[in-house]
Parts: sequence; structure tokens; C-alpha cells
Amino acid sequence: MLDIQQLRSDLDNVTQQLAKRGYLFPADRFNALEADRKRIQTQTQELQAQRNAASKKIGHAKSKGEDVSAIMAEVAHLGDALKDAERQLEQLQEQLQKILLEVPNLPHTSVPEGKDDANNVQIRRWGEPRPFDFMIKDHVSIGEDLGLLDFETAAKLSGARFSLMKGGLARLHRALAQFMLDTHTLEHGYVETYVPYLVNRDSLRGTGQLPKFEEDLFAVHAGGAISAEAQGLPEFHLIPTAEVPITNMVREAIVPLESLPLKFVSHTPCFRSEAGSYGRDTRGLIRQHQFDKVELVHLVHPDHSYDALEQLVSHAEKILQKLELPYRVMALCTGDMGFSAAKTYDIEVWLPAQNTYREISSCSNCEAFQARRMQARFRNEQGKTTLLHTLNGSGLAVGRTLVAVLENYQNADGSVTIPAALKPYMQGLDRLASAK
RNA sequence: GGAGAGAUGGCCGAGUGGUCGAAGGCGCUCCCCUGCUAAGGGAGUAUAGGCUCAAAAAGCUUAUCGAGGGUUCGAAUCCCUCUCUCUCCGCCA
Repeated sequence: MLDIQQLRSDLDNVTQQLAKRGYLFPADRFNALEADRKRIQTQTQELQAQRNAASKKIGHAKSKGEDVSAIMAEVAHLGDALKDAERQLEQLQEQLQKILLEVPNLPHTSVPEGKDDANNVQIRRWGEPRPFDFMIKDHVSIGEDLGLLDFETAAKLSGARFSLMKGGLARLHRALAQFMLDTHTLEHGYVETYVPYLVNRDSLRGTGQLPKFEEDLFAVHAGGAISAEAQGLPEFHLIPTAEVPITNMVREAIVPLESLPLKFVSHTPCFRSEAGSYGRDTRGLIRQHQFDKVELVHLVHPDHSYDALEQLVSHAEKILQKLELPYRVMALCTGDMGFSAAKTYDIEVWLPAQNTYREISSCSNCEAFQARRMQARFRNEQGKTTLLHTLNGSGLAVGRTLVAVLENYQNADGSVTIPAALKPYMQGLDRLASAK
């Protein structure tokens, strides 16, 4: 959420910056609502002040045993007018709030301008794609030929965009998550957290998924669909990313200055409806309704959030370096950034079968955008409560990392070499070979 | 799922319709006293918003005692709904 003060005092500039990310701010409507709000609020408060003063007088008079009927008469007519004004004010505030909740964050000045991913800017590249002297397979063929990856059965169990892994592949998947967690906790100073996978609406509003992106989520409720239908709204949503529960730990909290920066890591499943992505990445593990991710979150002093962003990216990169997977880091342009982000780096890993780099991590500084929604604050050097800056990034998406390992480490005989960094997690196993 | 108890400021805790934004204590800040330390005295110490103002300062004002609604001229206090916490019982991995 943007600062409404900034919208009041600097509307043209804000509108311009939002336009850079392709968002048309309804300035006329906002101004009209604001004018009404100002008028009605002043009026409401005047009426309240009158009522308070009169009530106080009544209290005084009564305590002295005087007659109060004169003052009572004076204040009698206020009731309806006040109720009316309060109701109007509430409606206006709601409408303003609704606008505010749907406005995306302002891009940081360093973000390249552009319409879509074609305008993203490469920051750096690491590693060289390995040359192959045989016909390579994509991760689906590799996994299926080894008898370890089974989309057909997954579809029987659940439907499209679900997967089933077995044996060494399931283990490799687990190994990746363990390896990421260990690296981030032992080498990068993150606190490991285990979080709820079902969250309430307040949490989703806090990080920006609601109210605008409800269709991207899965909803669940106690007692099944029918009873929930009768009772109205869903009670929980499945987390689309651990960013939601982790970041919301500080919702409506005031954390002490000394505790900053807070750095959390969590390995969770993520659930996304993938509405609007029909036909995209339908083959394989790239885009699933359920996938695992190791998520990194920083909660920091506003002065340090851009340093923190660089660190966060480097922590995610470290995983790929240890796995010796080639990647590049991209600065997303204004038009390609997510709703809550002020600046985002994507890390893209090399996928030989696609002959391209594909997103495997997205690291964003949300500045105070989420913190304002959440009222997540700290006590600053002067003792004043101040909004935190929040950052989050994948470190990394486990499923996609698995894809990268399979494709980059495949051998001519169809087996897959286990990356050296993962061997300690695989009980000495050094390759995935056909079960036969 | 059943029965009961509770939720007040940074913390503890008083307050059952009227000078209550809230006693008292602790903590914290500043000052005084005291030749160290300790003790003592005094003052201060919530948050968010609106309006006036070029701005700052300041002033005026509103809201907030778990959340929402209601009664009332007036609600921390009375009524209703909800959430959460604790205790006991049941069930459960």
C-alpha cells in the first residue's frame, strides 16, 4: 500500500511513476473522494466535539445535582446528523481504502523502464553452459525413462499440473531442500522457521495477494465445500509462497531496533491456481499447482534495505554456484515487476533442453509497501515507531532446481550424476540410474 | 466437542455509566540532591488520524481499554456477536 499522504501531496509524480509499470491510477476519482472525505470528516468531527462538550457539561451539572434538561434538549438534535455524517465518512474511507489496496508499489529509481520481460536487463552471468556430445533429453523424459517421475499417476490422483516422484528422484528433491536450508542457516545466518501452510485473509492482504489476486489462490474451509458455501467466505487459503506466513510474523508488531535485521528461511510447499496461465509450461515440473520452495525473508531498517536486497540475491546465487549450475541475474523492468515490489532481481538458471535461461528465483525489496499494509514497525533511533522494509526471495524454487539438475547433469546413458554438493545428502549415491 | 476464567498503556495492575486517555507500581528520559556505589526528591513518558499553516513549531480536534455491532446526551464500565489466551474434561497424530 502506498502512503496516502504521498498521494495527497504528490499525486502527479505518483501517477507518473505508476504509469511506468503500466498502471493507470484513477486520479480524478481519488481527488473527488478526497475532497468529499475532507469535508465530511471535518463536519463529523465538529459534531462529535459538540456532543462531547455537551455530555461533559451534563456530567458536571448532574454531579452538582443541577437540572440538566436544558442541555439535554440542546444536544438532542445532534444524534441523527452525527450518525448520518459518520456513516457517510465510513463509506468514503472504504472507497478510498479499496483504491489504495489495489495500487501496486512505486518502482525504485534504479529500475529499468520497460513494458515486459523483453526489457529486463542482465546484471551478470555465472558459469558456462556445458557442451553435450549426445542428444539431450528434457527433464520429463529423463525422469520418466528412469522410472522415477510419473505425471500420469499424478493426474489420476489430482489432475493436471501435479507430479509424482519416486525413489532416488524424490530423495534428490528432498536433498535439495535440505541442502538449501543448511546453506542458508549455517552460512548466511538465517533463522529456520516452520510455518502454517493455511493462512487467513489478513495475512494475504498484508503481503499483497489480496484483495487483487484472489483467483491465483486456493481456498479451503473446515467442514468441506458445502457447509462453507452456506457460511459465506472461505476460512483459509493455501499459501502461494512462504513469504506470506513469514513476513506476516511481524504484522501489527513493533520490533525492537536491536533485533534488526531479521532474516528467516523456510522450506514449504506452495500452492497456486495458475489461473491465466493455461497452455504455458504444460509439460513437466516447471509450472505446478503444488511445488516446494525454500524462501528467504528479510525484515530490515529502511536505510539498509537495498544492501539487504543485494545480499539476498547473493545468498540465492550461492546455491546455484555450489550446485555448479550456470545462471544469470536479471533486473526486472518496471512493467514486469510484481505488485508489491519496488525492485526485483530474477535469477534464471540454464536449462539445456529449452536452450534458454529460466526463472528459478525472484528477489524483491518491497520497501514499506507490505509493512504499511501489515502495520509492521520498529522503534527507531529516536524511539519513534517506523515502518520496516520487507524483502523476500526464493532460495530457491526446489522443483525448478531439480529440473536444472536433471537436465544439466544428464549423461548419454540416461543416468544423472548427483552434484558434488548434494552427495552428503544422498547417502553416497553418486548417480540416478534406471531402476532396472 | 463440553464446562469455566480471562484480554486495560513498554511491562504489571486498578478501575462496573459522567472532569478516565485511563489510579498506582515497574521500566525509561531529563533535572535536583548525594564526594564512588546504593538510596532519596522533582518533572516527563501511548498510538493513529483530521483541520489551521508555504513549512516547521504550535494550536484546535477525532478515534483507540482484544475485534465488530448495539443501548445512552455520555461506555474501559451495560447488552449482543466474534477472535484469541488459560484451566478442566472428551477426542486425536
